[in-house]
Amino acid sequence: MKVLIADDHGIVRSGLRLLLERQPDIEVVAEAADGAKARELAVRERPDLAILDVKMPKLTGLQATREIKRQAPEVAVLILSMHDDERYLFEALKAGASGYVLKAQADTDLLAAIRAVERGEPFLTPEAQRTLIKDVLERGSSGEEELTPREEEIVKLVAEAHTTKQIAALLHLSEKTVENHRANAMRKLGMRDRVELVRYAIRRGLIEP
Amino acid sequence: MKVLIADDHGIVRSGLRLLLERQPDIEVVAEAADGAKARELAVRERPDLAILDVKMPKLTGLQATREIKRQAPEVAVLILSMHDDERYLFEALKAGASGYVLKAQADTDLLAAIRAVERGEPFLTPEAQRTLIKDVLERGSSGEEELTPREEEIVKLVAEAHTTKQIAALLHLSEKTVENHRANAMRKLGMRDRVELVRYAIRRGLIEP
DNA sequence: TTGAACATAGGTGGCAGCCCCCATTCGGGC
DNA sequence: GCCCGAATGGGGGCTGCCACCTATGTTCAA
Repeated sequence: MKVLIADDHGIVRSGLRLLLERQPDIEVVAEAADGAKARELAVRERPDLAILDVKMPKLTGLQATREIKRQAPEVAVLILSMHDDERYLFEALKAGASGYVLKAQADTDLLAAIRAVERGEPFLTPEAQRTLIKDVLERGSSGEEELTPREEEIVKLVAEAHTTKQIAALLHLSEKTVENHRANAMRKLGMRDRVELVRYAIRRGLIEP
Repeated sequence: MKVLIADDHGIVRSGLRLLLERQPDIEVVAEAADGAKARELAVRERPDLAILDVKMPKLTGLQATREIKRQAPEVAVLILSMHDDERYLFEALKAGASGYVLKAQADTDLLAAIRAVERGEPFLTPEAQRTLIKDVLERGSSGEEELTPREEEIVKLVAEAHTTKQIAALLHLSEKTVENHRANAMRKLGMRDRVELVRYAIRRGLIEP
């Protein structure tokens, strides 16, 4: 089984390589330190599996995943994510990743994930499964969240500390329209003020802190 | 030279161990997966050097550093930090760390840092030095930032989406006092509203997104 | 001892945020 | 044909944020 590993930390790549090469049937055929390189190598080398860190220079792991699945759909992708950070789980699945493993559990879960991918099955860590279930339940019970594109755009601008007036000018809208979109977004998310929207926007990756 | 390594990711610990044990005069005498364990082992084993990740369960690397320098000041500490995250640089130096290395540069800088610490010198990566200089210059020119403990506490509560009234009740203060602390903090930081405070609080690690 | 920094508290005023209504238009699905 | 959701825009009202100013007591260092 040919594997590509991509992470911007040499240390992590060494650790991964060490872990993987203890397996007789796994061969690390390529290594990348950024997302663009990862995409390039995945498309050229066509490994069976690409293991990508979420956070990398040039292209994030998620962007790289989208590109890879578009240009070389037979390459399976495993997303490796920092710490206990599950905020990219959905994005990863939407992008076409076969699995999502937290680095904190990488040494125990990664091989299980690889074996699952080898069998053509998806793999989520128990934590990720729990997050997914929780989210589906929340979405199901608290009734259709998911912001419209316009709402999301305005939430982003609000979280960047623009006032209603500024946003209206920026988007060539009336202040009233901006207020309505913001209010609708807040209602959908069950939030009461702009402060909560900021944290939501950062969690969702709409803006940087 | 006896070294302790502490990181919550097995992968990273493996990578570090691999890197360090290529040096004939370095011996990894202890390994910890959380901050409390790191402190305990540092105090008991008295290694020459403790290499600590910033983000760990139970105690952060910074808290562990403070404890270690208090209970075993002869143990040198190197802080290892995520990605390009330099926000803890000052805290680390204040806590008594001898050096601050970014994981992205760990494979090249870490040994240099260890050698520097061996000679009793401090070590900062070029990036960290630049951050430090930039910050000193900013502090010098834009005139005395740095919040008081009370201000910081109130900024934290504001960023957690509490209203002025709620904070006042929580801290047994008048709303006016809370408003004054918040206003002073905003003035010091050059910010115009609570939305900006939220992002500041997250960047500073006062709250989670 | 005299000031500087901090924590505390008050007043006044303006504007923005947030809430509750409402209407129109446009596109797509049943 | 009809209805629903999204995007647009509006009115009115209350509350809370924010700016500027003053003032007190305490603590700590010069």
